[in-house]
Amino acid sequence: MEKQVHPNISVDCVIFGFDFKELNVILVQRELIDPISGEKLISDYTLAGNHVYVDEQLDAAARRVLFNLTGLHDIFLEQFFTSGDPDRLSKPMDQLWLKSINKNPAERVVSVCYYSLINSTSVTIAKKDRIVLWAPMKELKNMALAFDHAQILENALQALRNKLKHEPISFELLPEKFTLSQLQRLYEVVFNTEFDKRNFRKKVNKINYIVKLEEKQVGVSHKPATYFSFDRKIYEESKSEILNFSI
Amino acid sequence: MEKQVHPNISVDCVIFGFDFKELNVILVQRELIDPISGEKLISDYTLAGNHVYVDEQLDAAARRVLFNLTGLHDIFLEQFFTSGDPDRLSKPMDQLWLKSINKNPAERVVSVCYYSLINSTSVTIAKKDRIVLWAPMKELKNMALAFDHAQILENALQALRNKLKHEPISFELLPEKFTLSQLQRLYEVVFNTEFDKRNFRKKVNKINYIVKLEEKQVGVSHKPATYFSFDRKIYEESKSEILNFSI
DNA sequence: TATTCACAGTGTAATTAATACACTTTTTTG
DNA sequence: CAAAAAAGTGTATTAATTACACTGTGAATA
Repeated sequence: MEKQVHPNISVDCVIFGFDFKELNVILVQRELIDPISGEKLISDYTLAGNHVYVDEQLDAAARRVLFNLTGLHDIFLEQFFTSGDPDRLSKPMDQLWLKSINKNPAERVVSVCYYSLINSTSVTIAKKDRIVLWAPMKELKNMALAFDHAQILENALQALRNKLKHEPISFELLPEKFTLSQLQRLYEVVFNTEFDKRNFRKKVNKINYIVKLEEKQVGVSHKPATYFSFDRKIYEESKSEILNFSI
Repeated sequence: MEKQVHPNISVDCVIFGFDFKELNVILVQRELIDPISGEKLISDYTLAGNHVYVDEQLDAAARRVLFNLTGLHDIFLEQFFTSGDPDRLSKPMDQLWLKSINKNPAERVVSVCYYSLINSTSVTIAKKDRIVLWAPMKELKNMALAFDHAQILENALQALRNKLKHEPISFELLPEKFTLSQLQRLYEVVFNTEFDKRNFRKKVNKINYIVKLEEKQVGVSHKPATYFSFDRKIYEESKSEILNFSI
């Protein structure tokens, strides 16, 4: 017996990953080929998403989408936006696609959007019958995106930046142990800027929940960097209500 | 001919107002009286909300709710959260209420939530057949709230605080001209803290889009304060991409 | 095995921002 | 004209931010 999905409620996941070089996001290829002519009718990309089951929590639906793609549970996940334009699925190509997958193209779908953070070097992504890929955020402007997914991606990046200004969730994008250059690079690609190495490290040094490990990199063809890790316990304790507002 | 509402999609509005003393929020009284015994079956409060029309934008639905309550257009409005627990309407009292207003109590409703900001001293609020009131945020813990509206209110305050840390939307809660004490009081009640008057004014002085007017208060029984106003044009120009992150 | 490459790692001085703190001024009211 | 009430103002100390350039270490390679 199939679980029943709600025709009007979906979730979309913007899955950010960091490979020590760029900020990437998971996209799913959408391809429709005319069975007669063999012509490509559609060839573009969508976010990972799905309709929610009639009895399913929104968060649970997002986690399900995430798990199906990555095999991972317990990933950082945060709702950031809900897209509900009555015409958001009404471009001709999107209508064609919906028909091809046996959805009613006239049905209004409100999509609750989540972003999640993973360390992309340690994950294999897959989806049966579909090509899934890590797309660099910088390349998105050159990619054809389905529905209103370009808009959702823009909002997601904004939400990530806002979050990262206040909370050390950058660690969700890094492995357990990381070097300070990797951490710096992460902030640089997320905020699309550059920081001075000495000043960055001075700042990090004052943060007590970033702890220096005894271990160093091995096998790199230069001076090996010291590893650091994020101490969740210290963070939770020192998460004082520091008010840092600006008018 | 009635416009048709979508049975599964609603909006709720957390309407913040500032009266120079406290941060308040608009609540709508929910009362159900047994027609036979005269007994009060329900007596509590809800947010202002409504189902969206089948062809209506989410934002437009929120603006409609807002307009119906305040008569105001062009109010600051921002989506901050979507509540979609399948059981969010299933407490016995909520079920009873839904039946009494001829809604199908079994229908799942996903509510897209907005907060908006108004200067509550210059607005009269009303709703036909319902009592509408400004409730101080500090009193909410003592008030019975319908559905999951207590949770939504908590999220709204968090969203407001986050926004106010980065953007000068405080002006949406103030009249055109305001005194620095009023501005300070606003930040104090939103963040539930106190600031030093001299340091606060020092900070404000450095902000070029808060401009001193020639005008002063009249009719107050103490030294009249100078009025200031928010210059939107200067703000837009000086809204540089100041990056103020913390790790 | 000496050289080159690549990135790690480090300190100081100058500027700017944040904090702590108390009295005088102006207006109304009784 | 005295009292009440809130407006308005300055300085010294500490902390944070910025700008800036060389040395150290290990692997690769010539």
